[in-house]
Amino acid sequence: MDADKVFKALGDPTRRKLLDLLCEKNGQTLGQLCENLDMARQSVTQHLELLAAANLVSTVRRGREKLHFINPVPLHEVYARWVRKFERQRLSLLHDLKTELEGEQE
Amino acid sequence: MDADKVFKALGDPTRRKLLDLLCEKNGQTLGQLCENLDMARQSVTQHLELLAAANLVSTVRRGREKLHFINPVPLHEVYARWVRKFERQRLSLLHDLKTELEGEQE
DNA sequence: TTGACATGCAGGTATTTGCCTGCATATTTT
DNA sequence: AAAATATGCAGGCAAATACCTGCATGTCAA
Repeated sequence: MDADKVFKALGDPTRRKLLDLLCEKNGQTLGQLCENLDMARQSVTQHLELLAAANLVSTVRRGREKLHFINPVPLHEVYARWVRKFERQRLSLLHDLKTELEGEQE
Repeated sequence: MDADKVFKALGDPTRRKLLDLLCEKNGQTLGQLCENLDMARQSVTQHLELLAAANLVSTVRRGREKLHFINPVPLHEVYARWVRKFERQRLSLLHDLKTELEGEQE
Protein backbone atom coordinates (compact mmCIF):
# COMPACT_ATOMS: atom_id res chain seq x y z
CA MET A 1 0.00 0.00 0.00
CA ASP A 2 1.23 3.46 -0.90
CA ALA A 3 0.29 5.56 2.11
CA ASP A 4 1.31 8.73 0.36
CA LYS A 5 -1.16 8.18 -2.46
CA VAL A 6 -3.90 7.43 0.02
CA PHE A 7 -3.30 10.59 2.02
CA LYS A 8 -3.02 12.64 -1.15
CA ALA A 9 -6.25 11.20 -2.44
CA LEU A 10 -8.04 12.00 0.80
CA GLY A 11 -6.66 15.52 0.80
CA ASP A 12 -9.27 16.84 -1.59
CA PRO A 13 -12.90 17.44 -0.57
CA THR A 14 -14.25 16.43 -3.95
CA ARG A 15 -12.57 13.06 -3.70
CA ARG A 16 -13.86 12.54 -0.19
CA LYS A 17 -17.32 13.35 -1.47
CA LEU A 18 -16.88 10.76 -4.19
CA LEU A 19 -16.09 8.19 -1.54
CA ASP A 20 -19.16 9.34 0.39
CA LEU A 21 -21.30 8.90 -2.70
CA LEU A 22 -19.93 5.44 -3.29
CA CYS A 23 -20.49 4.64 0.35
CA GLU A 24 -24.16 5.44 -0.05
CA LYS A 25 -24.48 3.47 -3.25
CA ASN A 26 -21.63 1.36 -4.43
CA GLY A 27 -20.98 0.54 -8.07
CA GLN A 28 -22.06 3.83 -9.60
CA THR A 29 -21.15 4.88 -13.11
CA LEU A 30 -19.13 7.96 -13.93
CA GLY A 31 -22.28 9.66 -15.16
CA GLN A 32 -24.16 8.97 -11.96
CA LEU A 33 -21.34 10.35 -9.86
CA CYS A 34 -21.17 13.46 -12.02
CA GLU A 35 -24.82 14.24 -11.31
CA ASN A 36 -23.92 14.95 -7.70
CA LEU A 37 -20.79 16.95 -8.30
CA ASP A 38 -21.29 20.34 -9.93
CA MET A 39 -18.21 20.13 -12.16
CA ALA A 40 -17.25 18.89 -15.61
CA ARG A 41 -17.22 15.17 -16.24
CA GLN A 42 -13.54 15.21 -17.08
CA SER A 43 -12.67 16.72 -13.70
CA VAL A 44 -14.57 13.96 -11.97
CA THR A 45 -12.72 11.42 -14.08
CA GLN A 46 -9.41 12.81 -12.92
CA HIS A 47 -10.44 12.65 -9.29
CA LEU A 48 -11.55 9.07 -9.76
CA GLU A 49 -8.21 8.26 -11.36
CA LEU A 50 -6.42 9.50 -8.25
CA LEU A 51 -8.71 7.47 -6.04
CA ALA A 52 -8.01 4.43 -8.21
CA ALA A 53 -4.26 5.07 -8.02
CA ALA A 54 -4.58 4.99 -4.25
CA ASN A 55 -6.55 1.78 -4.60
CA LEU A 56 -9.49 3.37 -2.83
CA VAL A 57 -11.70 2.79 -5.83
CA SER A 58 -11.70 0.03 -8.37
CA THR A 59 -13.60 -0.05 -11.60
CA VAL A 60 -15.35 -2.54 -13.78
CA ARG A 61 -16.33 -1.99 -17.35
CA ARG A 62 -19.84 -3.01 -18.28
CA GLY A 63 -20.49 -2.27 -21.88
CA ARG A 64 -20.18 1.44 -22.43
CA GLU A 65 -20.46 2.10 -18.74
CA LYS A 66 -17.79 2.08 -16.07
CA LEU A 67 -18.82 1.05 -12.59
CA HIS A 68 -16.96 2.38 -9.58
CA PHE A 69 -16.53 0.44 -6.37
CA ILE A 70 -15.11 1.65 -3.12
CA ASN A 71 -12.34 -0.29 -1.47
CA PRO A 72 -12.09 0.40 2.26
CA VAL A 73 -8.92 -1.61 2.81
CA PRO A 74 -6.38 1.20 2.28
CA LEU A 75 -8.35 3.38 4.68
CA HIS A 76 -8.13 0.73 7.33
CA GLU A 77 -4.46 0.16 6.70
CA VAL A 78 -3.65 3.84 6.94
CA TYR A 79 -5.50 3.96 10.19
CA ALA A 80 -3.92 0.83 11.56
CA ARG A 81 -0.37 1.64 10.56
CA TRP A 82 -0.28 5.37 10.97
CA VAL A 83 -3.12 7.04 12.82
CA ARG A 84 -3.37 4.56 15.61
CA LYS A 85 0.01 5.23 17.12
CA PHE A 86 -0.91 8.85 17.70
CA GLU A 87 -4.09 7.96 19.46
CA ARG A 88 -2.81 5.76 22.18
CA GLN A 89 0.33 7.65 22.80
CA ARG A 90 1.40 8.61 26.22
CA LEU A 91 1.92 12.26 25.52
CA SER A 92 0.80 12.95 29.05
CA LEU A 93 4.13 13.81 30.61
CA LEU A 94 5.05 16.43 28.10
CA HIS A 95 1.44 17.40 27.68
CA ASP A 96 1.38 18.34 31.32
CA LEU A 97 4.48 20.44 30.81
CA LYS A 98 2.79 22.12 27.90
CA THR A 99 -0.36 22.86 29.86
CA GLU A 100 1.74 24.28 32.62
CA LEU A 101 3.66 26.54 30.28
CA GLU A 102 0.48 27.66 28.60
CA GLY A 103 -0.89 28.64 31.98
CA GLU A 104 2.10 30.89 32.47
CA GLN A 105 1.64 32.93 29.37
CA GLU A 106 -2.00 32.91 28.43
CA MET B 1 -12.94 20.65 13.94
CA ASP B 2 -12.19 21.48 10.33
CA ALA B 3 -11.85 18.10 8.68
CA ASP B 4 -10.69 19.67 5.45
CA LYS B 5 -7.70 21.30 7.12
CA VAL B 6 -6.81 18.06 8.84
CA PHE B 7 -6.89 16.06 5.62
CA LYS B 8 -4.97 18.76 3.79
CA ALA B 9 -2.36 18.84 6.52
CA LEU B 10 -1.95 15.08 6.38
CA GLY B 11 -1.69 15.13 2.61
CA ASP B 12 1.96 16.09 2.62
CA PRO B 13 4.73 13.63 3.53
CA THR B 14 6.87 16.28 5.18
CA ARG B 15 4.07 17.19 7.53
CA ARG B 16 3.44 13.56 8.36
CA LYS B 17 7.13 13.22 9.12
CA LEU B 18 6.88 16.21 11.42
CA LEU B 19 4.09 14.47 13.29
CA ASP B 20 6.23 11.35 13.43
CA LEU B 21 9.11 13.32 14.88
CA LEU B 22 6.88 14.89 17.49
CA CYS B 23 5.47 11.48 18.26
CA GLU B 24 8.96 10.25 19.07
CA LYS B 25 9.78 13.25 21.17
CA ASN B 26 7.11 15.80 21.94
CA GLY B 27 7.81 19.45 22.61
CA GLN B 28 10.64 19.95 20.13
CA THR B 29 11.80 23.34 18.98
CA LEU B 30 11.74 24.48 15.37
CA GLY B 31 15.50 24.08 15.20
CA GLN B 32 15.38 20.52 16.45
CA LEU B 33 12.74 19.59 13.92
CA CYS B 34 14.76 21.18 11.12
CA GLU B 35 17.74 18.95 11.89
CA ASN B 36 15.75 15.96 10.70
CA LEU B 37 14.23 17.49 7.62
CA ASP B 38 16.65 18.31 4.82
CA MET B 39 15.03 21.60 3.83
CA ALA B 40 15.22 25.26 4.72
CA ARG B 41 14.00 26.37 8.13
CA GLN B 42 11.39 28.60 6.62
CA SER B 43 9.85 25.72 4.72
CA VAL B 44 9.55 23.75 7.92
CA THR B 45 7.94 26.74 9.59
CA GLN B 46 5.29 26.85 6.88
CA HIS B 47 4.54 23.17 7.27
CA LEU B 48 4.22 23.63 11.01
CA GLU B 49 1.84 26.52 10.44
CA LEU B 50 -0.43 24.28 8.41
CA LEU B 51 -0.31 21.64 11.11
CA ALA B 52 -1.17 24.28 13.68
CA ALA B 53 -4.04 25.55 11.53
CA ALA B 54 -5.41 22.02 11.55
CA ASN B 55 -4.94 21.97 15.30
CA LEU B 56 -2.66 18.97 14.99
CA VAL B 57 0.20 20.86 16.59
CA SER B 58 0.16 23.55 19.22
CA THR B 59 3.07 25.71 20.24
CA VAL B 60 4.43 27.32 23.34
CA ARG B 61 6.96 30.06 23.42
CA ARG B 62 9.79 29.63 25.86
CA GLY B 63 12.16 32.50 25.65
CA ARG B 64 13.62 32.62 22.21
CA GLU B 65 12.52 29.07 21.51
CA LYS B 66 9.20 27.76 20.28
CA LEU B 67 8.16 24.35 21.47
CA HIS B 68 5.89 22.19 19.32
CA PHE B 69 3.42 19.72 20.76
CA ILE B 70 1.37 17.20 18.90
CA ASN B 71 -2.36 17.08 19.44
CA PRO B 72 -3.86 13.72 18.53
CA VAL B 73 -7.48 14.78 19.01
CA PRO B 74 -8.21 15.88 15.42
CA LEU B 75 -6.76 12.62 14.16
CA HIS B 76 -9.08 10.67 16.34
CA GLU B 77 -12.05 12.80 15.35
CA VAL B 78 -11.36 12.39 11.67
CA TYR B 79 -11.15 8.68 12.18
CA ALA B 80 -14.28 8.49 14.30
CA ARG B 81 -16.43 10.71 12.11
CA TRP B 82 -15.19 9.86 8.69
CA VAL B 83 -12.99 6.81 8.26
CA ARG B 84 -14.95 4.52 10.51
CA LYS B 85 -18.07 4.40 8.41
CA PHE B 86 -16.11 3.00 5.48
CA GLU B 87 -14.58 0.27 7.55
CA ARG B 88 -17.68 -1.35 8.88
CA GLN B 89 -19.71 -0.96 5.79
CA ARG B 90 -21.64 -3.75 4.33
CA LEU B 91 -20.35 -3.43 0.81
CA SER B 92 -20.70 -7.15 0.51
CA LEU B 93 -23.77 -7.31 -1.70
CA LEU B 94 -22.40 -5.06 -4.37
CA HIS B 95 -18.92 -6.30 -3.72
CA ASP B 96 -20.08 -9.71 -4.72
CA LEU B 97 -21.56 -8.27 -7.87
CA LYS B 98 -18.27 -6.60 -8.58
CA THR B 99 -16.30 -9.77 -8.04
CA GLU B 100 -18.68 -11.57 -10.34
CA LEU B 101 -18.31 -8.98 -13.06
CA GLU B 102 -14.55 -8.97 -12.70
CA GLY B 103 -14.60 -12.69 -13.18
CA GLU B 104 -16.34 -12.21 -16.50
CA GLN B 105 -13.73 -9.98 -18.03
CA GLU B 106 -10.44 -10.67 -16.37
C1' DT C 1 26.16 46.04 25.50
C1' DT C 2 27.49 43.11 22.08
C1' DG C 3 27.59 38.88 19.76
C1' DA C 4 25.47 34.49 19.11
C1' DC C 5 21.33 32.13 18.64
C1' DA C 6 16.20 31.12 17.63
C1' DT C 7 12.59 32.51 15.22
C1' DG C 8 9.53 35.88 12.26
C1' DC C 9 8.46 38.42 8.02
C1' DA C 10 8.37 39.39 3.07
C1' DG C 11 8.79 38.46 -1.09
C1' DG C 12 10.02 35.35 -5.39
C1' DT C 13 9.83 31.01 -8.38
C1' DA C 14 8.96 26.46 -10.27
C1' DT C 15 5.89 22.71 -9.94
C1' DT C 16 1.63 20.64 -8.97
C1' DT C 17 -3.21 20.79 -8.86
C1' DG C 18 -7.93 21.34 -10.15
C1' DC C 19 -10.67 22.71 -13.51
C1' DC C 20 -11.97 23.48 -18.19
C1' DT C 21 -13.00 22.79 -23.54
C1' DG C 22 -12.80 20.23 -27.87
C1' DC C 23 -12.53 16.20 -30.22
C1' DA C 24 -12.23 10.91 -30.48
C1' DT C 25 -13.76 6.27 -29.50
C1' DA C 26 -16.77 2.68 -28.10
C1' DT C 27 -21.45 0.89 -27.15
C1' DT C 28 -26.31 0.71 -27.28
C1' DT C 29 -30.75 1.76 -29.36
C1' DT C 30 -33.84 2.79 -33.04
C1' DA D 1 -26.62 2.38 -40.43
C1' DA D 2 -27.46 6.38 -37.83
C1' DA D 3 -28.38 8.72 -33.65
C1' DA D 4 -27.92 8.80 -28.87
C1' DT D 5 -25.25 7.64 -24.95
C1' DA D 6 -21.04 6.80 -22.00
C1' DT D 7 -16.55 7.35 -21.59
C1' DG D 8 -11.43 8.39 -23.15
C1' DC D 9 -7.68 11.46 -24.72
C1' DA D 10 -5.09 15.80 -25.27
C1' DG D 11 -4.03 20.21 -24.26
C1' DG D 12 -4.50 24.68 -21.87
C1' DC D 13 -4.97 27.87 -17.86
C1' DA D 14 -5.29 29.92 -13.23
C1' DA D 15 -4.61 29.15 -8.54
C1' DA D 16 -2.47 26.75 -4.93
C1' DT D 17 1.61 24.62 -3.16
C1' DA D 18 6.25 23.77 -1.71
C1' DC D 19 10.27 25.32 -1.99
C1' DC D 20 13.79 29.09 -1.57
C1' DT D 21 16.71 33.63 -0.16
C1' DG D 22 17.42 37.93 2.36
C1' DC D 23 16.57 40.72 6.04
C1' DA D 24 14.31 41.89 10.67
C1' DT D 25 13.24 41.00 15.40
C1' DG D 26 13.58 39.14 19.85
C1' DT D 27 16.31 36.64 23.54
C1' DC D 28 20.18 34.88 25.99
C1' DA D 29 24.96 34.92 27.52
C1' DA D 30 29.60 36.77 27.93
